[in-house]
Amino acid sequence: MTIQEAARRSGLSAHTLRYYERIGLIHSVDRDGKGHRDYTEQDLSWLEFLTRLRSTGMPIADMCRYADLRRQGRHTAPERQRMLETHRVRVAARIAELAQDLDVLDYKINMYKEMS
Amino acid sequence: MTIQEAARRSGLSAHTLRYYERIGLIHSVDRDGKGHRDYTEQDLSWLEFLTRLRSTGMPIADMCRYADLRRQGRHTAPERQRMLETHRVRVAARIAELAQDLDVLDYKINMYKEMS
DNA sequence: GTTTGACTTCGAGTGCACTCTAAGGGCGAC
DNA sequence: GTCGCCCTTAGAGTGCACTCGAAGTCAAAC
Repeated sequence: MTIQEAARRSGLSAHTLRYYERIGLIHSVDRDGKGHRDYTEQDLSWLEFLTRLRSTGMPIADMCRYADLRRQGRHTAPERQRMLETHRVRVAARIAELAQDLDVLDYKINMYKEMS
Repeated sequence: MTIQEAARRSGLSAHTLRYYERIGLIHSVDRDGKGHRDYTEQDLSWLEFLTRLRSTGMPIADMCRYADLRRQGRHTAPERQRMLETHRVRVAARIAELAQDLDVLDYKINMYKEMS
């Protein structure tokens, strides 16, 4: 599929897709006869996963590391697993923090409600 | 209390405290005889709340708006309440998104576990 | 009395993650 | 054939939220 289609489906801009490829987050997207990028469904799934990692606040550098390990093949699976597990802890902590913040927000909102 | 003490207790750096004051997030901290900042407990509570707003991803510009309304007095309470309610919706949505991301992460980690 | 160290202001610099521009190529529609 | 549009690359620019540096003041420590 074209870069526009991939952009539409991934929710990223075409600029960002090229940027991700340039920094090695996506490895060598196929080109068609005109030299234009031609994304596969696999590329899309990978992008979707990358988007989740980003959404959870993983730095681009770490994502590059993960992508790189993935390209190196099966024997890097344990390290990839460790990366995800470490990240999982961070995400869970972040959710807990936000839940606390939400409580404070509710408390404040309630104060405003009682004022009026 | 001194800026160092306020930094220690708020978890922000002295640089950041000066920056927050400069952009109007904290209004006119008292100065002692030497012209040095002298933070009060109220300043600290306000900073703590600001920190929560930041932690939940409120942009600095919105925080400035909120701080500005607060300075204008009691009659801005309804608008401040609306701001917090709008923000509350965003934070709740963010938590839901992260929870989903966490599920995907767990799914992936499980795949690695089954592989080995 | 001079060195140390914390403070002041103002403005410049940093890091991250994009985001856009410039310059050029290819192709279908009119 | 030329207009419009989408694509390519490489590199520069942007926005946010800090973060730091320079230059100067002041008071206590040695």
